[in-house]
Amino acid sequence: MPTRMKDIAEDLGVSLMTVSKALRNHSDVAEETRRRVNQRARELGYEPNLIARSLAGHRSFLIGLVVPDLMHSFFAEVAKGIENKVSPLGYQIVICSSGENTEIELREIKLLLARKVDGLIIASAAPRASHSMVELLEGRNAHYVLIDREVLHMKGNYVGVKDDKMGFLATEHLIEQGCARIAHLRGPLVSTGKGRLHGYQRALGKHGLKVPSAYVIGGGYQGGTGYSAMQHLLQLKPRPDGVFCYNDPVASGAIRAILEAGLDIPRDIAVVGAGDVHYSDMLRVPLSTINQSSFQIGESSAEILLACIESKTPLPPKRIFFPPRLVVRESSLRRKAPPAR
Amino acid sequence: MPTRMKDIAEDLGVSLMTVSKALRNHSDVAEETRRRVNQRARELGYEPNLIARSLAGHRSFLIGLVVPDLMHSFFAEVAKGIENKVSPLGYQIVICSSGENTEIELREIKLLLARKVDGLIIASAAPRASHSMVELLEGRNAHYVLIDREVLHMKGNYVGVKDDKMGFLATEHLIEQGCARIAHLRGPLVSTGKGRLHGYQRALGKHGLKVPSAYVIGGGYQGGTGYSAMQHLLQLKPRPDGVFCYNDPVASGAIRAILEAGLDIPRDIAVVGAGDVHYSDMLRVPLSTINQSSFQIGESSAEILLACIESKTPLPPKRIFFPPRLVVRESSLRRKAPPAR
DNA sequence: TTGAAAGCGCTACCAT
DNA sequence: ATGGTAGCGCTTTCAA
Repeated sequence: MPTRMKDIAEDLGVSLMTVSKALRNHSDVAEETRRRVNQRARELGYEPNLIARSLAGHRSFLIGLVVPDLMHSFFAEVAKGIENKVSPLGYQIVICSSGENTEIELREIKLLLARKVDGLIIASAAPRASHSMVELLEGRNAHYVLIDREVLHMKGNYVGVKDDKMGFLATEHLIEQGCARIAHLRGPLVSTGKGRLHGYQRALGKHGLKVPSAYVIGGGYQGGTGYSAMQHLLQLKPRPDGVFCYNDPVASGAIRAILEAGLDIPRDIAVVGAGDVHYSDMLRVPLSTINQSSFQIGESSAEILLACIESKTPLPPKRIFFPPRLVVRESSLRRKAPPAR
Repeated sequence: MPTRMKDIAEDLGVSLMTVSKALRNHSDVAEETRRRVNQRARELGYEPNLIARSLAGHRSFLIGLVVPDLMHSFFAEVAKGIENKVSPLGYQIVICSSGENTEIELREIKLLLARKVDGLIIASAAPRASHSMVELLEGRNAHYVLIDREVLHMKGNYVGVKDDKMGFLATEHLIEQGCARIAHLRGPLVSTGKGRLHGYQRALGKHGLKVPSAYVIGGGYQGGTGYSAMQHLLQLKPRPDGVFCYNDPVASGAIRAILEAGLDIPRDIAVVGAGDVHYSDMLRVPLSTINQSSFQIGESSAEILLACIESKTPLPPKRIFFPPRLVVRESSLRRKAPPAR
């Protein structure tokens, strides 16, 4: 059995309380006593039982992170950003993936709450706040930050990017590169998917471009769906000469479909992704994309959450938007303008 | 304040114990009582406090996962495999990254242990078992499974692949493709790095090939180090005509360096990676690599860990090796043999 | 500066 | 079938 405070106390002939205070560098305890306690603790290999401490102290030093998919590099980068901020303060991260399933998501959040995590960071699969979602988070006034995907009717903290602007930047870039028939492989109907689609439409509108409604298809967020959706697009007449993809994995699926059809990127079809995941410049065709500061989203959401946790009084909700940045690479470079670097 | 068992008990005029048993579907409690308790619990929005349960029940339903780098897709895939197995049983995962730093690794493991996680899955940054590492894990007889990287002098559970064989397969494949001057961008000096290096040397030996010692360089595990190490290799005379890389990220860095030098892959230099991460067939040059069943490593390690946790008596350590599989793609295909699919 | 008392919310064990 | 007692290992509150 591991050493407990009680053991140290008895061993030293002092009270349990003195040990507790000494170990936590509490103010009122004699220097000499503290030294003795610490030394004996070390000798006995004492490690505090964090479960007991959590129960008594109402603090678990645990942050819950809920993402749709562990394997998507975007969320891995976010997770790294979070860890960077919270780990030095002694927090650890409980990670859960929902698989884009709102029921699982709810179940995981509920479990996290039952564990008394000190706060939650959530990239939600839900397009709008469900009754149960609000009840869960607001009802027990949990500290939480939504990231990446906004949830309609939830007005807590949020950190992400303006998805509308991402879509707009990407699409306008394609237009500037001389594309006239621009398709969109859209994502799921969450804020990110809807926002990027809207930005795409807005850019087309601004430049007076019309496209057939069949030019907007998809609904997935992984390479496989990008591949099959692009195959559909390739059947259309006239064929698109540019495509803006929901995210980089979808774009890489699209690239594969295009190349397999024997077409050239960007000459026949220019491609722009979204997310700027770490390997996107190493793809078959180096991918133009919109950077969305994934790492910073992680860091920033963690900072906000920590502030909420530390604060005695409830803090007003923050909404932070990082500016999306166009990153031009080969997949969209039709005009020989100097590439933005 | 959230509802407690006590509240339900008082409300219903039964004892706390009856509530506790009823809620956990304990055998001896009247059907009628169970129904009443459950209903009232639902009405009051009761959720068990898992911290209290953990403290009293000596089970946290938490698994600790320690990896060198969250962002490496290999570990993301492993994590997904683990989650798949443990999540249906009510476990959640506390994830930590060590950044390839043994001190941080030790600190995180210590913290995990203090949290009383039910078990640990560790891809260690340590080449050999340090005194403190063994003391930590064995001393408190924690349940743990080492994955991917073996640790010398630790004879607990292990799940991974034969790294020697990975290196051998990759290198022999390059030889069969007609490469005569095969270099190796090696990884860090942990079991995986050393094993793959050894397999590389063994293949060269078997086929009577000699290479300059300068042909083996590197030491990193990320794209950046692959890039710069490859640039060095390109200066050598004679230049290598094949290169086996520690992992896929390193390989993708190498590919970039080779292409930037104006050379052709695989004609001038053939490249083989290791790991078969999910995007490796979408790289600049589709990457030949060695599949190491990352997802299955996750699943298998989780199964072993769960068995240890559930078992009353200590189980004998298991050592599981998945067979490495050569995956041939463009980056190494010089001879027109039909690609292995 | 030190310590005793009273919990945190739950479960194991043993009695009824 | 039901409930009382005794913790789990720690912290907070207050008294000495």
